[in-house]
Amino acid sequence: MSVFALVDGNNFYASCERVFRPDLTDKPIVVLSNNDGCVVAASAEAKALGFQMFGPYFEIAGLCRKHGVTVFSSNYALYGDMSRRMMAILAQHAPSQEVYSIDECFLDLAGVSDTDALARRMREDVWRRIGIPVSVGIGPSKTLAKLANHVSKRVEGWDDGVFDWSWLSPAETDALMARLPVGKVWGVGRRLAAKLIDEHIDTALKLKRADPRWLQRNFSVTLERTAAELNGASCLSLEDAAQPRQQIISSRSFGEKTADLAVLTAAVSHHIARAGEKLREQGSAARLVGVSVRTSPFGDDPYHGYTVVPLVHPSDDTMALAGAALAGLRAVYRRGLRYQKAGVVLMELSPRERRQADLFAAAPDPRRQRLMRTLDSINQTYGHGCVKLASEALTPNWEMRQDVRSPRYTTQLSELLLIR
DNA sequence: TCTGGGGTCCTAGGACCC
DNA sequence: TCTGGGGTCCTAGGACCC
Repeated sequence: MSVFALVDGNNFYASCERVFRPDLTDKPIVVLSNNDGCVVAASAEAKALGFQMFGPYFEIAGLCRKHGVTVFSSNYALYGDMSRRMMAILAQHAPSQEVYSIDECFLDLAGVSDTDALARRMREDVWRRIGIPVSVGIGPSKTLAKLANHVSKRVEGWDDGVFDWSWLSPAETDALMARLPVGKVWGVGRRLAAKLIDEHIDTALKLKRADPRWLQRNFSVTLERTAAELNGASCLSLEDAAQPRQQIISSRSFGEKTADLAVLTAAVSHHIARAGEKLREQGSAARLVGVSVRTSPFGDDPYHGYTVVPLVHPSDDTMALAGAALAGLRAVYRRGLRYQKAGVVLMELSPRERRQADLFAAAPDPRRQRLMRTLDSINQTYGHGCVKLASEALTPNWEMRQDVRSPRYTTQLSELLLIR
């Protein structure tokens, strides 16, 4: 019998900011996405004011000022570090853990006799050691654990931070599921929810009771599996070893639009270096390198240039990847447009060691492999971007806007919080 | 001034081939 | 009126997630 817990940090980014700004306890906080584009996190007080997640910030900037909302740019150095600490604490409480995103993880609780007590111990431990409030949902499948987590935060009467489906009888379970909109189910997004509602499946309970074959035929095997998971069948297992990605993307909007090929070159070089690092981290090599540049889709000249450059041999060498990426950039670049975003994608990934031997190819140069290893280890030790490609240029004037970023309290010596 | 994130996987449909 | 297939590869766009 499987038992999963889904633990996540409440309003994680906002909570991280608050750890270092106790004066903001009980105050509305909003955290923006990269480039100060959208709202990606809001404290409970800000949510109560009605801020929509993922809405463009400029539309609500006035409202924030009016209500005295404290606004932060994303500070991923801080959130990433707090995340590592939170995950390490949670890992101590269970035999295996799958880190699912920066602020949430699944834990395997099979065989735990008192899951409720364990859940409350975990909350207490994280809160005491790093000051982040977390919520815990428990159920016999990952989908039910996710849904339980939602209940533990948002369903009146059950919203004290821990919820376990095993507390309820089958009849009570169905009664509660009948109150949960189908869109709250993990894997059912906006579009799928709309289509399901058209078919009169508007609650989690109705999805649970839908005919599996009908779901498979009219929607997908994925949705059929989701419904099975709602019925308590565990179809998705805990993946405690990270699965290798099938594609790797690095892309970013510019702080200011640019028409300059040199700026795009610097940005694409930066992205390919980052993507190459991620590629080597998972031990893969790529055969295809995609390059994408685009102007604002909301402006007068919406343009999305995209091309794929094949490599003769799969590679994990940043220099080889960069050659392909910059060739691709020259192919999609159009003079005179003001670009808003550039990025690269690595595709057709294969395990590095299984790379096909080619009689006519030169053997991979061991010195280049050593160079890549050295590059990665320097950047991991001394900070990303410590050593970079010449084409990344020394002044990266394409960097994102971060007008209101907080200090990197936990990862930058000069930005430590000093108590006087 | 003028503003709209980033990443991963899936799939429908087109091109091409026999 | 209906009627001419099926497999593979590729990719743009869709859908989901946080």
